[in-house]
Amino acid sequence: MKHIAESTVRRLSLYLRFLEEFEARGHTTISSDELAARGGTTSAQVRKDLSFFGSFGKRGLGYSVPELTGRLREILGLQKEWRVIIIGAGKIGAALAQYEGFRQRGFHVAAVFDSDPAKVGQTLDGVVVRSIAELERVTTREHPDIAVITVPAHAAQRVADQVIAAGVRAIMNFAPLRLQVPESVALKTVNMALELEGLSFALSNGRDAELRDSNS
Amino acid sequence: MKHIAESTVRRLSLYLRFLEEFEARGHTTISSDELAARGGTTSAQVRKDLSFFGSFGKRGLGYSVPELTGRLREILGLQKEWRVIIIGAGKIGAALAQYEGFRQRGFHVAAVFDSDPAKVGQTLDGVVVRSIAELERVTTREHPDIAVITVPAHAAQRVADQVIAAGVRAIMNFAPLRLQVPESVALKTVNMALELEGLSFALSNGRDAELRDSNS
DNA sequence: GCTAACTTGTGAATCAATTCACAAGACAGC
DNA sequence: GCTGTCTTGTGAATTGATTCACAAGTTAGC
Repeated sequence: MKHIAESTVRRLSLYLRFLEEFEARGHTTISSDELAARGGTTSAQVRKDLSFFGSFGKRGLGYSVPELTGRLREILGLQKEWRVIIIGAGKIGAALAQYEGFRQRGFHVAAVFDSDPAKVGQTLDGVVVRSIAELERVTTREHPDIAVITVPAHAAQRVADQVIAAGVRAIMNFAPLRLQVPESVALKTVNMALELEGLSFALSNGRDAELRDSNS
Repeated sequence: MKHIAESTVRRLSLYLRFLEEFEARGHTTISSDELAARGGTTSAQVRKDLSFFGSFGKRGLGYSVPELTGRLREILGLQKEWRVIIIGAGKIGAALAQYEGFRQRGFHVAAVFDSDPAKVGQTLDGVVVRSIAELERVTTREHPDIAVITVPAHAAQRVADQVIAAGVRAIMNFAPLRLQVPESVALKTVNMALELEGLSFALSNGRDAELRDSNS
C-alpha cells in the first residue's frame, strides 16, 4: 500500500462519524458531495481519500451507507476491541479513564496504573487503579494494544520504555516531551499548551494567522 | 504578512520550549542545527520558519538564546497574560482548570462555568465554579480572550454562540462536533477519539501507516 | 432501447510545504 | 589583515497534498 497521509486518516474518522449519523437517520445511500458538505471539505477530497483503499461507490448513485460504514471501520481497524491501559491516574488520566467517547468507539480501558499509594486501590469508572509496580507483570500477561501515558514529563520516557518492552505497539502521550520510540511503535502526542499557543498566535496576528481547524 | 502555516506555528512553540531549556542550562547562543536536532526537524526548516518573521541570527554564530526566546514570545503573543474561561466543569474541564502547563505559559483561568447546580460553588484550584446563567454577564464584564468549551456536544454550539456574542475571539473546543464560528474567531478542536483512531489505523496497517508525530 | 441527469474514480494541474544548495557575513587564529 | 571555518538567510528545486475536470458507469423516465 502507498503511504497514507495523516490528514487522510483524520478525515476518514470524520467520515465514519458522519456516516453513523446518516445511518441513524435512516439514509441508505450518500454521495461524496453530501459527505463533503457535512465535513467541510470537497467531494473530490472525499473520493480521493477513499480511492486509496478501493472503490466503494456506484457511479450515478453514490455510496451505500452501511457498506461504507463497514469499510471505514475495517480500514481504521475498529472492528476489534482494542485494549487500552492508562499510566498515570492524575486529573487527565482519570478524565480519560471515564471518557465515554473511547468506549463507544471500541477502546476498552483494561487497566489504570499510578505510582501514588494513595491512588492505588481507588476505582475509576469500574477500573481499579493498580500500582505502577504491577505494570510490567500485567502488561506482559494481558498484552494491551495501546498505552496512554499521563504521567509527569520526567517519568514519561521510563514508562514508555517499560510498555514497549512488554510489547505495546502504540502510545498516546500527554506528557509535554518528545518520546523516543522505535519505528515499529506508533506514537501520538497531545500537547494542550501547544494548542493554546496556536490560539494565542491567531489572536495576536489577526486574520493573517487564519487557522484551519481540521479536527472536527 | 504572508499566510503562516499551522505547522510552522506549532514548531515555533516547540522551539520556544527548547530555547527555555537551553537558557536554563546557561547556553547563550544556539544554532539552527542544534534547535533542529532537539526538535526532530532540519536546520533549513528552523531557519525557514523563523524567516517568515524576520532575521534574528548572526551568520557564523547562530542565535542569541535570550533574544530569540523574546522574539518567539512576541510572535506567539505570549507577552501578555491571556484570560481563559472554561465552560463545563466535568472531568475534562476540571482537569484543564488545574493543569499547570497553562498557568506556566501565561494562560490565566479566570472563571469556570457549569450548568449542574451540584457543581456550582465548588472550587477548582482556587477558581469557584459559577452557574452557566452568569456566563453572559461575566463574559461581557471581564472580556476573557479564550473560551475552552468542555460541555457535551449537544450544548456546545449554544455555548459558542454565547461567548462569541460576548466578544470572545478564540475558542478551544473539546466537544466532538464542528462548531460554526465567524471567520474572525479562531477555533481549535481537540478530539481524543480521532487521535486514538489514528493509532488504531497505524496498528492495523503496519508500517505503511507510519505516522509522523509532530506535536512534541 | 434511448435520453437526460447524476455521480464515481482518477490522471493532470495546481497549490503548499519542505529540502537543497550556496552566496554572504561573522569570527578565531595567526 | 588574511585564511579557514562556521552558520545564516533565501531563491530554486523537490516533494507532497489538494483541486480540477472529465470519461465512464448507473439509474429513471418515457
